[in-house]
Amino acid sequence: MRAHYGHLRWWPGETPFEVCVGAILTQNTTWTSVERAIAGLKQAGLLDPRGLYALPEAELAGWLRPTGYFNVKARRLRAFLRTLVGEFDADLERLFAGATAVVRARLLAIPGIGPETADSMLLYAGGHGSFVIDAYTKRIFSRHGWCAPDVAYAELQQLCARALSEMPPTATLDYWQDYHAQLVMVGKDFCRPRSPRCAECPLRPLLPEGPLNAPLARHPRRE
DNA sequence: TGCCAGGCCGGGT
DNA sequence: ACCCGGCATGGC
Repeated sequence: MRAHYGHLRWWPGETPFEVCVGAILTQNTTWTSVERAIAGLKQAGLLDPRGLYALPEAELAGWLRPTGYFNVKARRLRAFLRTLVGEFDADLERLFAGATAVVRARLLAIPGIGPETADSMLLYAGGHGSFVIDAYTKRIFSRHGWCAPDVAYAELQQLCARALSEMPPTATLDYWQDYHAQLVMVGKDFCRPRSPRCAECPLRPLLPEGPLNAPLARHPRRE
């Protein structure tokens, strides 16, 4: 994937806080829509924890309109901000301080933050090696027969994490961040649900046998 | 034109 | 423990 895309410096977002906001807003939504909403907030000088939390929910929802589900996302974003401001003095470094599993559990306890959103924040804003499993990751792996199409989040995450940690040079934060970024690119360009372009996919040489599936049960190559 | 996008939650079996 | 509908705008 790197041979195809180069080393990606990826998560769009200029600050860790932007990354966290983006992680919530991009739930089941295209990133271009999220960019518009974030640009508007930034333009208005509202893109900081206390400023954003000071907005009434209905007003916040107005800014989030382009991202879809704006009422839901306003509520979820405010739940995150309530924790960040109220428990961690609006300081992301405090929120992310500590063991990965502990921080992750704290994030998951916030209503509206599920496993993918939590892992995105941990990996791209918090400096934690917590692998993100998204729709692309699942589709790419299941189409290669490396996991079942309905694999559980935690199971695929463990598979990915094991593959990285077993090769020491790749077990770095930078590599983990890049790995997920590469999968998203491959997913967008070659592994769409309707019209996959498998013949041109950079992962093509890995078919039919992947490097990850050797010790594992083979799965039928189907979604 | 209809279908989909880097999910998550709550209520029902 | 699963299964499913709801949430909503923008883009191809």
